[in-house]
Amino acid sequence: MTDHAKQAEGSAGDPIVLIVDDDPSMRRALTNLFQSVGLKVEAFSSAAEILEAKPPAVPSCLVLDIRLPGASGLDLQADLAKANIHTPIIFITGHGDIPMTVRAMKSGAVDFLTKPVRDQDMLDAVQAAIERDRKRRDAEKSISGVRSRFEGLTARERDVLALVASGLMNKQVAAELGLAEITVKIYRGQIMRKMGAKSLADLVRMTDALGIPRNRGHLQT
Amino acid sequence: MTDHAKQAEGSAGDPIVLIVDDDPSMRRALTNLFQSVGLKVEAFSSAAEILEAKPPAVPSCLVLDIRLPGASGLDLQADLAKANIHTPIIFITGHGDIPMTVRAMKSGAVDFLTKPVRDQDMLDAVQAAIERDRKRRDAEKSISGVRSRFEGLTARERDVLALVASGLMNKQVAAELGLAEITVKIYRGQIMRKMGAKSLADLVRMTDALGIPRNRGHLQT
DNA sequence: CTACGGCACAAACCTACGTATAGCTCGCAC
DNA sequence: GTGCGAGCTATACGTAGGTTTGTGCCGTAG
Repeated sequence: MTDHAKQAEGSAGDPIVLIVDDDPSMRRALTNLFQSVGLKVEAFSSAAEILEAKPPAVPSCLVLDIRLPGASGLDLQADLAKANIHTPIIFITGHGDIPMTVRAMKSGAVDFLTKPVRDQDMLDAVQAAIERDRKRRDAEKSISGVRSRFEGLTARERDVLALVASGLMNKQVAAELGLAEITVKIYRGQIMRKMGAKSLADLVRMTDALGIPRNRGHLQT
Repeated sequence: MTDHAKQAEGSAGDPIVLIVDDDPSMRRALTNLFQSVGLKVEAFSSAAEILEAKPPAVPSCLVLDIRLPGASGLDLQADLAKANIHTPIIFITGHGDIPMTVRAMKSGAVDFLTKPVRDQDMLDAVQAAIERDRKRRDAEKSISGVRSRFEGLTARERDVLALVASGLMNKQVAAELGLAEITVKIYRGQIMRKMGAKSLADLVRMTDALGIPRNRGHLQT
């Protein structure tokens, strides 16, 4: 409740803007723009370069010229998605067309700006993108602990967890798995302990966050 | 498990494509195209017209020329959003620009096609849009029953529900609300009955679906 | 005034949950 | 083999959850 400082430190820690543009003057202009509002910047001149760099550990976004030497901006977007890197992307283009724009936006781009780009538009877009990334990271972090604890469960404990979280009583779980009720109770206790759940409600929310399928679970209309 | 037919009947019931275009020949061409693949069609010539019509009760999508007499396609999109109508929109345009495209896509459009539109592109977009609407309707329907049952709870029952769903024991709920434990138990039973929940897990999921705030509830990392 | 519904509580009773202690088998690593 | 952990069970005991039946107060709609 009172650890705001710690939490902000953990999930923020100075956002960074990543720029990919083959035009040195553009890189310089963008770098200056972002630094003028106190943002950290890292600039690259090609898609290959940024793919070699390690993905940032802080809230960040990508400012990407759609026309790049070698792989285009859209290709890079696809590559990053394939590599499970979800840094929000802002495209800039001098002569883009509508199909290209649609494709980029459908693939999750946060914005698509046309040159000449107004400084304020760019800053607004970057602000929104970083905010989005921060939220995504927070959400990711909040379930990563749950996920790792789940990994620590034995196979049988997971079986029991799935059925308990779907609302079955211990005796029903036992019948379903061919066990004695007492066995289920013991596993159940171990599950609560290992998962760090302080109540059944906690446990249910954890399993839902993990996307564990419910063997029996209905919210009937 | 075996009621595919029933379910399809309940949530589908023949999708419909709504067309808004001031060009009669375009309306005719699109109408023919969609009817050729067995889709129902309703065509309008202006934004005002479709706003007067009642929103469809079946999975549907909107095919919208961005340039319309009176209110533009983007205006109509905003009006529909304001009216809480979430029919997916596919834009078509003869001379749209990129900022317009970005604005439409950010506002939730499923696609943005440029004239001349290839039939297959249009059909693909419509298919995707209708599928999206079908999913949205299914989700909406599945919580509407829960929501209406929640409306039937008394003020006190809602208090108890919030605390129970956040994982507190009856005695803790009682202390929090200044009640006797037995009173909480009785309310709890009434809640389960009124909400149609067969287990605490059910109840927790319902409250989460309803977005009921948790007075005490932590998924600590 | 009377009836009704919401709110609150109590005693009694039953079921479900949870833990502790103890004991068993099996497979695997040392 | 010895030890270890997973898996499984039993007895016993205490706590939490849940229903029934009955009581009473309050406000309001008829």
